[in-house]
Parts: sequence; structure tokens; C-alpha cells
Amino acid sequence: MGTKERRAREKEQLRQQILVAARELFVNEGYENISMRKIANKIEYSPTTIYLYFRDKADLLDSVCQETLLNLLNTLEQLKRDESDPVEALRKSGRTYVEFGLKYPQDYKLTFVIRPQFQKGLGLEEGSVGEKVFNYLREMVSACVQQKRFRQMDVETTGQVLWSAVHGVTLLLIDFPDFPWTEKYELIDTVIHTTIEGLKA
Amino acid sequence: MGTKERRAREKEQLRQQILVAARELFVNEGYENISMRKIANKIEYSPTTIYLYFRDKADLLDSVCQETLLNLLNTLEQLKRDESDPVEALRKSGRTYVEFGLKYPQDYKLTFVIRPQFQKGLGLEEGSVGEKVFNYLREMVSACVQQKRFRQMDVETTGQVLWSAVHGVTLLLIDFPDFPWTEKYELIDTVIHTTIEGLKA
DNA sequence: GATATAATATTAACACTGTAAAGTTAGATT
DNA sequence: AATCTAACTTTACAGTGTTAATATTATATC
Repeated sequence: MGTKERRAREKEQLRQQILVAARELFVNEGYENISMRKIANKIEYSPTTIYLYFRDKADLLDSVCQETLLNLLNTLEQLKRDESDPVEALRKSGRTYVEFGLKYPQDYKLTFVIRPQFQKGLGLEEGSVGEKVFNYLREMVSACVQQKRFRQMDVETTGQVLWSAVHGVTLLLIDFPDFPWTEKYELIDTVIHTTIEGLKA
Repeated sequence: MGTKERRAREKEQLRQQILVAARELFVNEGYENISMRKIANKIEYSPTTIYLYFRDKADLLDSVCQETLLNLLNTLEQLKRDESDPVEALRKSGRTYVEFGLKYPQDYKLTFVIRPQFQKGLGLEEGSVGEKVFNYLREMVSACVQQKRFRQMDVETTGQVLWSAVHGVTLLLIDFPDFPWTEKYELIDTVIHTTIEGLKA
């Protein structure tokens, strides 16, 4: 009697379909330029069907961003074991973080700048994917501090400083693509390098 | 024959009135939640009158952001002469920058994150206020490099690294107010201090 | 002072938005 | 076969940015 299961599966499939369509549209044309009707058209359902799967447009955005965070987490965790030197591992993580942001610039902005405007609950609460991403950073930093590779400082603060740096450079590169930046990857590496040196000093 | 001048003055006054109303509404309720009609209501004119003064809603946002940049520039330039030590001056500028962002969080976001989404021309082109703000940063950095207080590095890149750091911490503090940050001003100072130390190293 | 002219503001309208409520349909359960 | 239920659609509403046409006002000219 697997009909119930099949139904559940189908339901989940449509949910995914909506998410895929929404992400693609949001990313390519911007959250504010996409209407529920456009999403509905793309999946060939009526607009209101979406509301059976998502509370409202902000909730849909929320779900898209959750996926993005999961994506980011997976990308980061693939690095984990590769490196024995914790400082080098941290450097690589930082670079991967920024590269992720530049590879999916609109997803990154959606998640880290647009979403907070709509969804007040920061998405970093306990058990959330967002928290896991930050935990990853904590771990990386912690290893450096434990091995006394960094000047003695609160692990939390250290992590936050690093996050500020990579977040900042990512957003600047995304938002002002025409600014006469230093060569992109040189800048990214310099930002990370400078911050890490500053943490050692 | 001052009637022409008076007319021009009146016109400019209404323009200002619109700008003031728009800023207040954008800042308090978010750009996307404010309609032209709401702005019109506030100034007690019909909605379409606004279009006699601004091309469209994005242009209005643009003008609001120009003002914000001017504001930021003035705030920064007030510091200029106070300090003889260039590194200390840079530190203070950085702190002032972030404080400005936190004092007017929505204006900051409007200018540095929302606006780029609508207005493709980054607002940092030659002669613009945005460029002047960056020039201010350039000067500060340049003084440090000239006095050999920083490790030998391109002035441009150095400035961009600093901007990344302060931009990053500003936005994180704005967008995730509920995150368990290290005490706000301690974090800001640590970010700036770490970056500057990194630039010395 | 009456009239033409230019500047400024408004009204009406269009196509589109997010979303609530009610209506429809198809498949599962009895 | 009748009923129930989940999935989906239709309809509707109040609000959106913006344009074109119109109206109103203030100035300049006669």
C-alpha cells in the first residue's frame, strides 16, 4: 500500500520543482523582479499552488537560502581533511568561501543580505545550517589557536574577524564589478593573508 | 527680476522635500515596502508629481544614496587634521566609517548593497561623491605607506583590503543583530586593529 | 487688466503584484 | 457507489510603478 508514500514523494518533488524554478529566477533576474506568477508559469502550475508549499514569497526565499547554505557547507567540508597545517587549512577555507560567493553571486547576496531584510530570525540559530557553517569556521580557527599559531585571543572574536574580511571582500566584488579592483584573486588572497598575519601578530 | 530664481529655489525645495520624505520612509520601512504613493501622501502631493523631479523610483533611491555618501564624506573629513600619526588616523577613520554605518544602518545598506542592484553604474565613477570617499581612504593609506609604516604594497590593494574589512564587519553587524557577536565596539576595533597589523607585518 | 504661454500638478488608466477565499477535480477509503 | 480528502485552479481584492492626457496655476506679453 505504497500510495501514501508515492503521494508524499510526489509532493516533495513538486516542492523541489518550485524551489529549483524559484532559485533560477531569483538568481537570474533578482528577487524583487520575480513574481509568484512567473514562478508558477515556469513550473506550469497556477500561482496559488505555490502557497500550498510555502507560506509566502519570503518563506520561499528562505528555503532557497537554506539550500544555498547547505551547498556552501558541503563545499567547505570537502576541504576539511586535505590539509594538515591548520593555518593553511584556514586560508584555503577562506578562499573557498569567497570563491563560492563569486561563483553564485546572486545566491550569496540573497542569503547574506537580502534574506535578513525579510526574515528577521537570522537563520543562524541553534541547529540551523547557518550555525553549522559558522561552526566549521570555529573549528578551523580553534585548531590554529590551540596550536598557538595565532596571538592569544578569543576564538569567537577571531572567527568573527575572519568572517568580516571574507564577507566584505565577497560583497564588494559582487556589488561593484566595475570598480578598478586589484586583480580579483590577488585581492582575495591579500585580504585573507593580511587578516591571518594580523591574527598572528 | 528674481522670479526665475525664486521659482528655481521653490523647485529645489520640493525636490528636497521629496528626498527627505523618501529617505525617512525607505530607512524606516525598507525600500521595497515603500511605494511612490506613500511618499506622495507624506508630502501631500499626487504620486505622479514625484516623476517631475525624479525619473523613477530607482533614480529617487539613487539621489538618497548620493546624499548618504556626501554625509559619510563630511563625517570622515572632519577627522582629517586631528591626527598627526597616519596609522592612528587611519584607525580612527575606519572606526568612524563603521560607526557611520551602524548609526544609519538602513542608509548604509541602501547605498552599498541595495542601490548597486538597481543602478548598474556603481556610483564610484570619476568625479562622483563615491569616488571622493574612496579617495579619502587612498590618502589615509598613502600617508601610512609613504612613512613606511606598512609593509611595501600597492596603495590601491591596501585600501581595498581595509575597505573589505570595515565593509564586512559593518554589514554583518547590521544584518545579523541577534548573532552572539563579541561586544560590538570591541569587535570593530579588533577587526581594524587586526587588519592594520596584518598590513604592517 | 485681459490674454497667451509656460510651468506645475492632477486624474485616469494600464498591466502587474502578493495573496485570501471559494470552487473544482481526481483519487482513496469505506 | 457514495463519501471523503488532498491537490489544484479560479476569482477577486487592494496595492504597485509608471505613462498619457488633462487640468490648474503662475508668469509674461500685449
